[in-house]
Amino acid sequence: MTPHPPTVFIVDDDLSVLKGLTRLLRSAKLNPVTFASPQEFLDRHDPTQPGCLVLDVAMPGLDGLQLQQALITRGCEIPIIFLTGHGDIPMSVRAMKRGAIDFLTKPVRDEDLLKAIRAALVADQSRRQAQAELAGIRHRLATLTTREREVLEHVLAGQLNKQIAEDLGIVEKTIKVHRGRMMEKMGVTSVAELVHLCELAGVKAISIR
Amino acid sequence: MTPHPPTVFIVDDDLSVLKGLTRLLRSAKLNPVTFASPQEFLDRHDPTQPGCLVLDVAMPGLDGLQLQQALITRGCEIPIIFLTGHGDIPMSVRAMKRGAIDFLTKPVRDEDLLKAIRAALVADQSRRQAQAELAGIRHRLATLTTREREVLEHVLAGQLNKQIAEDLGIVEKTIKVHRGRMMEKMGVTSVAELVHLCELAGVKAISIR
DNA sequence: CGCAAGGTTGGACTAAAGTCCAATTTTCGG
DNA sequence: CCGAAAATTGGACTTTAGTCCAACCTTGCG
Repeated sequence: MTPHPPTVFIVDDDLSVLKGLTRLLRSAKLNPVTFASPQEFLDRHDPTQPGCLVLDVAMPGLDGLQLQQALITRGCEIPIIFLTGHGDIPMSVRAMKRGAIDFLTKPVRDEDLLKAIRAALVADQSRRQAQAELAGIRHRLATLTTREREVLEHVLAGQLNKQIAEDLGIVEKTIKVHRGRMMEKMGVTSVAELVHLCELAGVKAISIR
Repeated sequence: MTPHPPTVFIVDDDLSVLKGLTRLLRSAKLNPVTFASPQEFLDRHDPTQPGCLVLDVAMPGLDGLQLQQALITRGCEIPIIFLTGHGDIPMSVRAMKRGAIDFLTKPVRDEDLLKAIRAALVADQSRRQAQAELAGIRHRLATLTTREREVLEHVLAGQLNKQIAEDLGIVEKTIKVHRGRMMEKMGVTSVAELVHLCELAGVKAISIR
């Protein structure tokens, strides 16, 4: 049923904390995987694996915030819950500004942590869904030839075939051919659908002078 | 030039703080307006006035977080910078989750506060711009008759006039009339533009069975 | 060199959309 | 009940878009 049961990645340099959290999560039917250092997580994490990350802030080597930054840099948007014993407000604010989903302080009530984790898993789920759709659209976009892509951008701008032809310096007939092939490749049958997909993918129309 | 110079609203129950901040902001060519209590701000604030809000957390009566919540409830999205002497992490996290743009602790370095304020004013500016565009679109949408609105939603779904006609149980000719008037009222000349506007305004297509 | 892919164009239509002018029919509030 | 707004339909076209089949360049690569 679930080829990839959502995982709760836990990074903490305190082994007793890892053990305690593992026990707690297991008893809550969650699937914890532990790492003793941020570097280890960074090296071994597979971004395709659904889940969330529970992260201590204060750790030797890379600290939690640096790990967050490293993940952002490499385009990994796994939801992060910070968990710290010696944090301060500026630290929590920085983490939240960079997109952390929560920032909890130790000692944490089990229910609070579990609630945050469940919320993070839900967020990850919908993020992944959107991601997958986006990947599909991008893939289709990548199959377009240069000309087809140009025509697409003019269509998004709402131009008539006639106008596009003039802009590109070719006859209208050719536009129709490119346009037809483009629609076919994008898997849509109407301009409305096409625009919808392109808005999702962030494809912008050419600006009409 | 600027009929509404952006204002920095400051709410704090400590008059000496208000005075100090006012002096600081004035010297930075900003335009501060002070309030001694959250209630006073809530009663007197005009949401059309551009600016941002600097807010102490701990105050008698409504506290800062409650004021934030009250503003959210009444749909006012002015950027809020919290400024507090006795805050804690959960408080800052709650504030950030609800959309605060920053959460600073006293004593605050002047530059830090000014930097946060400038960022908030910029955010307010672009928020207002988007807001204004949205209001225009909503206004045009409101001028549509029931039928025109129905036709719009079918057009967004990419349906042909023929199909729309069948769905609505009327002849295609009539669809053309409604469609033409709808496009006219929305101020667009192509389906691409129409879809673009509607995505901005959150107008969804009818779901095709 | 020769082939494949991309780009271009023609011809000949079919279908879909939009337009102008007119004319009923409903609907709804005052 | 009456009038205005909304909804509906016809007729007669003009424009646009899309389709099928075919053909002709150009370019890059094995």
